[in-house]
Amino acid sequence: MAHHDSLNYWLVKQEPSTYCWDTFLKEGETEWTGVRNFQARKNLRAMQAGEQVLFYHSVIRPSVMGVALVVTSAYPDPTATEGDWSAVILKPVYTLRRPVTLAEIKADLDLQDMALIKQSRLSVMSVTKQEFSKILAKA
DNA sequence: GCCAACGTTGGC
DNA sequence: GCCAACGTTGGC
Repeated sequence: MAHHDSLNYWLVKQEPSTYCWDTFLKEGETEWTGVRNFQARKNLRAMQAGEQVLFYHSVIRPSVMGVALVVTSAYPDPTATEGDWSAVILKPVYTLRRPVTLAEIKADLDLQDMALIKQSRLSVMSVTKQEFSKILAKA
């Protein structure tokens, strides 16, 4: 029976030297593979097609770069040679007018509860609708 | 480049 | 099951 699940919002983190926003834009779609952390996996597995994702660059000028969309919910990660890991397919939707830096996020009282700040090593995290909107508004 | 925080591994 | 050692992530 169809019912109305509320949409979730997400943030995925990537080092730009590994896979940057511009490459993602050029490719138009990517398999989000290589997650090897249980909490991040749990979040990946909760993603539903059509949900929005903030794409964040870590390490080099840490900032939110753009918005992506979940194309395909979790399936077995084809890059995993052992263990039970998952991947999703993401596609870029748009580039922020300007990147929103971690420093700005840290300075915003409304964004203090974000896992981005509290759990700096988590690479796939849930974001509230309010946090998502606030970050977009900053761009 | 350094280092703190965190997650994982392995000895006991 | 505990905890020390180690490896990795990511901010600065």
